[in-house]
Amino acid sequence: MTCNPEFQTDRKKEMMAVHDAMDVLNGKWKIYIISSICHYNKRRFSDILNDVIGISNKMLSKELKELEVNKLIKRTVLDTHPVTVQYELTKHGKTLQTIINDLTDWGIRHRREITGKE
Amino acid sequence: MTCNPEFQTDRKKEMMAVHDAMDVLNGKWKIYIISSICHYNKRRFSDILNDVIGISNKMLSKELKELEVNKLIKRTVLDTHPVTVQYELTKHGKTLQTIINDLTDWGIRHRREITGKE
DNA sequence: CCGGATCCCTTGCGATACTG
DNA sequence: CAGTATCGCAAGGGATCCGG
Repeated sequence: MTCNPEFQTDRKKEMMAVHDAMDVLNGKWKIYIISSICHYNKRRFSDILNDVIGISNKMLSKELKELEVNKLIKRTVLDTHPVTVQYELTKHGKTLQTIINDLTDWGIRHRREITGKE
Repeated sequence: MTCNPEFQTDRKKEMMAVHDAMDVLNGKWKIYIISSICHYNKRRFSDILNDVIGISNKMLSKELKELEVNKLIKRTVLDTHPVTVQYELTKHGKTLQTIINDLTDWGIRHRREITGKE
């Protein structure tokens, strides 16, 4: 197997990239939050709170903020009384959809692999 | 937006599937371990220990075992002195490659998105 | 309605030392 | 060489309450 320096740095770059991606998705609820917003296109805080079963407002708030920092979602404060806040995927956020779909498909196949043979 | 029961259960199934997939990849080192084995095809314990910078033998042992339980890798004890152990991806484990590649590509684009514009 | 602040428990993970 | 056992810290995350 090759072992030259270039190969090493290439693999390091790959590792970094995967790490970047995983970092964004990291957190117990992030994918579910994205999935909720994505499905409804636009979604309010309290609605997501209902969609994602089991999440607390603290965690929802925290992970939404992280997603916003990573430019995956856009946060809009609506001028209502009382104030409501709307979230939607950015263009960049939408590029995650295929990833999530692939993960879903793989998860289904994986479950079959594990449960179907033992 | 639709709200019928079927749609609800469909989404729950999706959520479960994503959760299954994420569960398998969960752990600080798992992707790097897979990546190492995958690249070399077959790889020994101590070699992976060197490939994955920073990992301890305890964590390597633990995550390898989890990967084996999930049937992503196959563990083979070689009849040498002292004993060495070889790991390789199963057929099922290899189906993760495309996922990891996609994650890599997305990570690169994401980094550009974040650093390139602010 | 949307979140921030606090408290507390659980889990993940690192360091180190030890065994077949 | 390939793990296992023990300890201990630090981060993650739940429950609850508070404020704009």
